[in-house]
Amino acid sequence: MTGTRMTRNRTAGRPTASLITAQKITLAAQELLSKNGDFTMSQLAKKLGVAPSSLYNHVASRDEVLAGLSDHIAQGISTHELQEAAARVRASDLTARVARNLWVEATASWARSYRTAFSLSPALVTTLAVTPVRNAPGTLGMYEQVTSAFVAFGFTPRDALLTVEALEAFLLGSATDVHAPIDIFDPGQRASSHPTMAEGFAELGNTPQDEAFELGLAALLAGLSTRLP
Amino acid sequence: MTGTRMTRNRTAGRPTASLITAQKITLAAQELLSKNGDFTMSQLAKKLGVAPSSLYNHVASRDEVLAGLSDHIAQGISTHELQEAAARVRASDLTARVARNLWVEATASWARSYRTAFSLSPALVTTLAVTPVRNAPGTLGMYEQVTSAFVAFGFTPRDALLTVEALEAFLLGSATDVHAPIDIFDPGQRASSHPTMAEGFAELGNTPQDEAFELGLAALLAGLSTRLP
DNA sequence: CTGATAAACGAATGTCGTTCGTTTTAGGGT
DNA sequence: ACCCTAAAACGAACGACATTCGTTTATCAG
Repeated sequence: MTGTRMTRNRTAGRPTASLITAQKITLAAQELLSKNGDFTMSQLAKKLGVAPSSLYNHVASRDEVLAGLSDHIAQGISTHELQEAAARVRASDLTARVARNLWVEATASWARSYRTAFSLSPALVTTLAVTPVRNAPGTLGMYEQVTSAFVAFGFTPRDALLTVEALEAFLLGSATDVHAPIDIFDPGQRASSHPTMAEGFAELGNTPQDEAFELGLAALLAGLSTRLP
Repeated sequence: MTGTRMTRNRTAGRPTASLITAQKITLAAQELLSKNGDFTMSQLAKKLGVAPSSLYNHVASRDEVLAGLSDHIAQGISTHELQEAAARVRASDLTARVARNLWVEATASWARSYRTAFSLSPALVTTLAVTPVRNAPGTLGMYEQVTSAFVAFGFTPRDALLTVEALEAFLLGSATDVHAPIDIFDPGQRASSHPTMAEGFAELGNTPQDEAFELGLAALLAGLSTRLP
């Protein structure tokens, strides 16, 4: 099979420099997900210029790719405003009312960043919701920043965690909602037997998901903020 | 190919009475999902005593089975309390404060039923979130009952629909949360570098998801109820 | 009585995630 | 400087799985 010595093209055996890393896999998966809404191990390998089986030298499974990406994305969620706000609360002596407003604004900013980040794919949402934080350092770090900011505002650590969990449910649901078609509530031919739905749908604009998100977020934060001192 | 006439055991050709229906398939899928958390077309066929290919005479695809089940489950969500409450509001002349409390209680009851129903499987959650209601008569009917009750309380149809959408995001997220392990927030070895998470987790009980759900639900409903007259 | 259609079956297909055996090279220990 | 282990690539193969196809048999409309 060998024949004469020729310029070895591109096959077989360990390469001089490693071609891929777990991180490159994560990033490639992110691109595929944002472009196609899904990915296969073959597509991943192709994008990286590698055989599918080679991926398994760096990750254990497709699920692990998903978990890694989930963690990467959680890490990228902006907690800036929350940290700044926490610093202000620790430093100055704000009135309860002002502090509450500050908490609502800063938390809303974090929440919007969270929803946008995870609206990449529904599969990602499920993964995040179910993966223990001890296997996801980026996620854990993000949570630590958020809960410690909440504690600065006067929550106990326990309440901070429960508050985050409640917010998270809303945010993950909202992130999933983003993938629904705009006319998901259109009753179609059944309009006449569902008059309230028909009328309500007719009066929705072109960004019902965004509007419902802002509505729910404001309500949720207002309600949660009453537990602050 | 025939050989002698014998007692035909159980093979080939149209049966005297149809063995399965779309409904039977839906119910079998529900059982598998609640028992195993998942199902395959083969498992479905086996449970129904039928060949996998026979399923396709009644449903177009696995996704359609999921959509049908989602609709079946949505249909089963209890709207009793909401309808009774709406009737009371229409009949008597309650004060705004009492009406608001009534709305909160009735809506909370519906919300709990909703969350419980869809905690059957995360895949079901995604399906519901993304399937247009015009293909899901049971879901549409449930929404009509809820929105028309909301309208009785003084919401405009548009606000009723946006309110339902906001609630739904929270409920679907909460339903997904149910599948998370209890110790999902345990920082493990990383506890020392994440003190707030560590302390918060240590003080959680054995039903953090339920507690976070009730916390978020109360906050959300309190916030949303301020939009009532 | 006779098509046409519904409903079952088994066999086959294509995709996908994953495993295995092989090959080549990098890098640490003597 | 030389091994020898382990890392990292490859292609081939496997087992699931959803789905399609051709065939067979029974029902039902005309």
